[in-house]
Amino acid sequence: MFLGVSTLNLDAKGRVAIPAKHRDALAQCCASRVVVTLSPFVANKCLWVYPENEWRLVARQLVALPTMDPKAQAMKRLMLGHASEVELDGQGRILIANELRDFANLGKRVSLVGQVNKFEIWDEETWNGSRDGWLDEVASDAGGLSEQLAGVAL
Amino acid sequence: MFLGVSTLNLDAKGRVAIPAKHRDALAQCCASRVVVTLSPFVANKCLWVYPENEWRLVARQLVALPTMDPKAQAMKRLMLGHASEVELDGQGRILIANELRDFANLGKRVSLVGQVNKFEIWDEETWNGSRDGWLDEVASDAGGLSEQLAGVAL
DNA sequence: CCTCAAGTGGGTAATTGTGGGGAATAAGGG
DNA sequence: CCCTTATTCCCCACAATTACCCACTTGAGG
Repeated sequence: MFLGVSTLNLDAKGRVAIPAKHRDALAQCCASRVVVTLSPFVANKCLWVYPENEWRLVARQLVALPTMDPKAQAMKRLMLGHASEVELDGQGRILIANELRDFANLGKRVSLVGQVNKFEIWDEETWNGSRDGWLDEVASDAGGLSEQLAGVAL
Repeated sequence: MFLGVSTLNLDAKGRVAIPAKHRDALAQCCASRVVVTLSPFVANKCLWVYPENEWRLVARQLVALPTMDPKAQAMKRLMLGHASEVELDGQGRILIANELRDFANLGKRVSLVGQVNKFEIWDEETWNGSRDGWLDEVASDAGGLSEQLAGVAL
């Protein structure tokens, strides 16, 4: 279960070091092989990093989507089309492809955020700047609550 | 599983080099023989590249479509009529026929995009320019969500 | 204060993408 | 039917990129 945020450096070659506390888990569940792709939501330009085993579940769902549905097609092109399979190097780092780096506007400082079954990678500023927006979002009445959300017990 | 974008050069002779990471898979599944044809959607002028074994499945479905359905007929003429069987050369490149190159408006720089069971070939600019449109498409309410899409868990 | 581990940066070597030259094949005209 | 011209295919070589490896620095814990 991947949790918590770490602020890391993206080096000149486009690599980020996965925090040591996650490396064992990754070695075990997916032989240190992960898939980096972009998050298909405009509002949050960040990258998603899946351990390979989790990625398979995601990919299976995407493949099953109908070819004739434009929205499904868009989703496939975004997520499958931009996916990059990478392996942690000897120092526990992963390489972020140029196209992905540009998309998520990653500068030198990035935030790696655990999301249980995957990680998110944000530009540090974007991540910090978004927090207030989410607080407002949760507080606002606009859009109402989905049934699932209304029933959540925290 | 073919994934990810690679930006490549279309040389003066109309050839594109398939990235080395995919060559093994192609050698194994289809003896490096692929079928290039056009994608039947106006909105996205790109080419589709199928490994030969996958192409057989596609062709079978197309052939089975009812002759009296005009839309089906159009689809067959587009996809079967423009299909071109090619083999990777010694350097792992495939030759794109002139008609296909023109149709997809391929300039010197092209994007080769993995879509699991096939590749798409786009003019680089077209590919990059379309991304924002897809993000909007995914975010928009228009058309609602298909049943499959609504149930996706990422 | 010392030691160890984690994060960071950079150098080197192998691989891969790219372009072009030459041979073989096919097509067209005399 | 043969010769000329154009096109296709195959192979070689260069150059840029990528991946691997080693070394340093920083910070935490004993």
